[in-house]
Amino acid sequence: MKKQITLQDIADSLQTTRATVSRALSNHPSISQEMKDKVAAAAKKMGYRNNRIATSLRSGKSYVIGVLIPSANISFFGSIVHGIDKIARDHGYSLLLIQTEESEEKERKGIETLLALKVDGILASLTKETKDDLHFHHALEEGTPVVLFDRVGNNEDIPCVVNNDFQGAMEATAHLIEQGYRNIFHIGGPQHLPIFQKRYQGYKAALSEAKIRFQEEWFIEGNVSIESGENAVSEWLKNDLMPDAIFAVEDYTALGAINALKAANIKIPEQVGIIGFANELFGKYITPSLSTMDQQTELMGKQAMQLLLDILQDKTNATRFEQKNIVVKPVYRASTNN
Amino acid sequence: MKKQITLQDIADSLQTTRATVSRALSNHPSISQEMKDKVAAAAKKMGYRNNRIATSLRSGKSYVIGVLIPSANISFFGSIVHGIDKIARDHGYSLLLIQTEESEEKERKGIETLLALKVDGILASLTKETKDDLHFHHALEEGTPVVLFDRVGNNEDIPCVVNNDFQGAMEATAHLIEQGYRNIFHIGGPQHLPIFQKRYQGYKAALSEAKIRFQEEWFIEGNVSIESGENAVSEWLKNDLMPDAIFAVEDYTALGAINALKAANIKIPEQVGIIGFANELFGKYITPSLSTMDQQTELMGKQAMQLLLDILQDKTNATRFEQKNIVVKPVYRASTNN
DNA sequence: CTGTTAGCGCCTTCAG
DNA sequence: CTGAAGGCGCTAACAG
Repeated sequence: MKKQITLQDIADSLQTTRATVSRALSNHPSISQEMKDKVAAAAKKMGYRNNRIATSLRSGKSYVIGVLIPSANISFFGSIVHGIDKIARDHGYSLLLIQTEESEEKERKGIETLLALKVDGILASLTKETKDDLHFHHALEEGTPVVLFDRVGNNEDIPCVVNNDFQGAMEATAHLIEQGYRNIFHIGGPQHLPIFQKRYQGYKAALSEAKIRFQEEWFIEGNVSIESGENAVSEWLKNDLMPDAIFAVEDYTALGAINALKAANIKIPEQVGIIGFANELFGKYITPSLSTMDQQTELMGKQAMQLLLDILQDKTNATRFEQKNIVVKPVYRASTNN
Repeated sequence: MKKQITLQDIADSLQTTRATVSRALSNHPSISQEMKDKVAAAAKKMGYRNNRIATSLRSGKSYVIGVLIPSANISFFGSIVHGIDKIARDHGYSLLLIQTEESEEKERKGIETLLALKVDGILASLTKETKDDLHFHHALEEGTPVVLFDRVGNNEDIPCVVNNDFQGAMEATAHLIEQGYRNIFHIGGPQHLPIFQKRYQGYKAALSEAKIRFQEEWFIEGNVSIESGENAVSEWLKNDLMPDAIFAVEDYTALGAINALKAANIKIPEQVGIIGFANELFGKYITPSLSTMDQQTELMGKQAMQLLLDILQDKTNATRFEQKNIVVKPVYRASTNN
């Protein structure tokens, strides 16, 4: 195990001082080219490597961004992280990843960890259960900018990047109507989260535009999971409610619904059409293949990181609010091919 | 933006010194309970938060682990990260994520970044093109332990966690034999990668054990993709070679094979049985559902992190070598139900 | 153009 | 049981 080479070591070898070496390495204008060359050569020869911990402590900048997601196991979030990283890396930032596992408590602790680690900024998607976003304001108060994406809560003051959920839900529902379906049910997500609320509203707007009268029993508030889809369908069947199409709030819910319909020997898309939301990878390969709304996850990650960068650079206005909307793109497949 | 509260601030408010406050907060035995209580109260009241950057600089431990993966976008790796995090979090470690995007150059730079950030350890899966693992030895020389997982290269000296591919492939093939299939073909992966080589060998071993004579035309080297599976099957059909079962090197290849078989109106599993490898999510939902070998990705992540922890704790022997094998578990579904 | 000096916030000997 | 003092490695005034 080699001893770490410091600025002092280079300075000693060149009979100069740490300050000069530091400036030379960061290409400071007031250092002679000759000295810069000498320093660069010595640094390389001695195997010098900047200790970013020390730099951070001194400069107050860590060049690390904290990323909070429910789970790395969900391809939607994996894809977003992928997008975030592409932009972050280009600007010299590294990512610290924290999984909240849909627990508000872990989310809170995650923020604490990130603040203790002095990250330069935070990108986050709320958990399903997050009602209270005080901990994010906590970060803002300490001067750590936050950008939310996808699940953004009800904040009017935290910058965020979201899909155009209302629009997307409306399109999805309209597509079902175009395909000739009329009794279109909706399995929603937790209504305290705006994204799920907006999808519900978009769904109702599409019905109303087509003069289809929405009925209360057509809606069940699920919790964004396979089981949620299964339960909703069995609930309806038990009560002799027969949809001829289902708009599921996202793909896993749609998958659950498909399972339940198949188990009840109901033909998709002939008897019941079904469309999801997210464009998860599996949708393309299941039988029947799943119609869905593509959320352009990688783009969302890129935009979120870009927005954070803008805020980090815009020193005069670190607390500004901005919302970016990403258009959701339809992907129609077999499950709605009536 | 609040000023950061430091140990000094707490010390001032209690008319004591930083040293005492520091010790009180870390529950040092030689501090009176009374003082500890006072310090704790003041810290809480003032909103003190440990600055981990400073602690790291001073102590030489960062409690951050660097994770290098090809892409967060691939569910296999997302799942591994998920497993890593579960163990890491329980031990107070955070994860720094770096994507290599299958580029050896990015892998090399990633290691540099992690070393500059003074991570306590590195977990990595090699890129497809990595031939030269000098950069990992670089890390080891500086005293930063490394544990590889899944794609581990040919190292004899870096600790690693891998699936038991030979064993898994053998079981998969044996299962086909038990189901009564005899002409069992194999669509493989790039043979320069050890994991795919081992699966090929396991397949042949199972045949030989059952006294089935392997024939050269039964094997096609694919490239781990849906197209690869489609192409292999059409190739065989074109040459009037009819397998009665196929062992595909992984699930996407199996999926391609299924597509091609369906297109040729061949019944699965009646005419041709098929088994994959990986247990990707979609396998459960396609028709027929896909038999496969479960790689237990989350477990792999957990084991890798656990191994790293062991090494970090075992100070006397930081450069030891160890290899953990994870058993691949069969998941038999409709595609092989003869 | 380069050197001196003074910390960033924390921990840890060494002395009381 | 607590205080004093030094330093982790780096950067950024302020002086030459």
